[in-house]
Amino acid sequence: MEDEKTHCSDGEGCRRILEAAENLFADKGFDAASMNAIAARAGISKANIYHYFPNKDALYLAVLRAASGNLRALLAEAVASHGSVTEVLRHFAKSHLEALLERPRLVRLVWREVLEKGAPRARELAEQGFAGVFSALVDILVVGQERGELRPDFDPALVASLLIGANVFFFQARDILRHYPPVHFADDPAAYDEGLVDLLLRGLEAAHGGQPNPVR
Amino acid sequence: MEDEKTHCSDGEGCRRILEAAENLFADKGFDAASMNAIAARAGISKANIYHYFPNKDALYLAVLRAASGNLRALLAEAVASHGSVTEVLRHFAKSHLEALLERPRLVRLVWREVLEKGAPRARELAEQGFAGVFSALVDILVVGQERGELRPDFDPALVASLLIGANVFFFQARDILRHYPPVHFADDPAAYDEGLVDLLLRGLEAAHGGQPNPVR
DNA sequence: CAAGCAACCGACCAGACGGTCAGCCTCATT
DNA sequence: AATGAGGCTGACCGTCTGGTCGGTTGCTTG
Repeated sequence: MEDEKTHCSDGEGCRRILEAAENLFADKGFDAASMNAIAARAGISKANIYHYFPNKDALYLAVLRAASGNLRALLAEAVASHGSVTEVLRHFAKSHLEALLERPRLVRLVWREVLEKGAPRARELAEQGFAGVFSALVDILVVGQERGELRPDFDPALVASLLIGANVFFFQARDILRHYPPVHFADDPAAYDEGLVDLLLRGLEAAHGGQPNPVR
Repeated sequence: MEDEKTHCSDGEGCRRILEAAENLFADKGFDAASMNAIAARAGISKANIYHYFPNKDALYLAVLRAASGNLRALLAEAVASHGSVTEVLRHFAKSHLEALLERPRLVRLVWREVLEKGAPRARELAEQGFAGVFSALVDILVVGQERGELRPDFDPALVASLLIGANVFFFQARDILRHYPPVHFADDPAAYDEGLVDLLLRGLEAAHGGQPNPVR
């Protein structure tokens, strides 16, 4: 009554199914990843997949659920806060991007779900992973403002969106950025985030020893 | 010998095929958009599509080629430069995002191609649209630095990537940003870019009336 | 030993897929 | 009036899809 139908999480065979499905779904998308291909990749028969999962959608959902959980756990480490707000910010940017690059398949899998307009298969699931990171980052910025370490006259949500967006974009466009001559940071994400945060802090940091002058 | 096989660009019927295909490819992706569905949407028979295009891939390529061209033309207007560098920058950010939001199907179509790892169907094509905007923006920033309007100690490519990335991210994540309480700019892209550029200029602008102090 | 049950498979199904083909209609050229 | 070519179609093909079914293992429980 509890495990419904997806009584997975135990069997060895089941793990291989999920693993194979994750790879194929992430690489090719839902439609292009056939059950035959998944079965072959997992080294089992197709019929056996249907012993564990009632249909393709359920398998996809299970894969996405697992991926979403893993990704959230991975990203949670990025928002571990200690030290001054600016230090926390630097640490966040760096480890957030590192987390994305460390497990590209997970990110592609979840983000694909965000982009898909046609089928709201599991939007909520994908959004959850986003929600945690986003609100944690907003909290960091608000604390920074309350402490007086950061200007009070900017929108924390906007900065959070900008920071996360810059990292997501780097992750997505890395390959095409790589062969633009003026880009030298495509293979050095740490340098990217360092420059990025430097740039932002210029505008975010309260003027040293003076009251902040309002924007505009 | 010139038009190879895709002798389109004339017939009325052909235009409808391309239009229907663009819609379906953009909404559902290559695999999920069937030739039957495209034909139905275009109001013609499936066989007729094969009168104009040798196969599905060629049709997709033609759609992508057209979309890429249109998108590039649309984005080209965003980099029309006049006035001071900071004005140009504000104008770019605003109209670049507006262009993205104005033709979401085009953007999704082209960007999907960038994200797809499995099949390099037409990466180059998608990248071309990106190249123009990116290098134009870098040029703007370099000019700003040469004129002394912008700090000389930041990486123009990094800022360009950040700016474009922020817009692309806004475009992609808009729907999920919309229902986060701290986000008030999801339905106001102009406000988003205004805040964004304000934020950046704080760090980019040369200090008024003083020599710029080096970063770090 | 027998019963039972989860794991697993080969063979199969109806339907949808991309793609082909013979032929019809229209219309400009001769 | 005859011709031929392009726009267009319904019927069809082989293949592959998601999904089912009957049956065979092999381990656990009585």
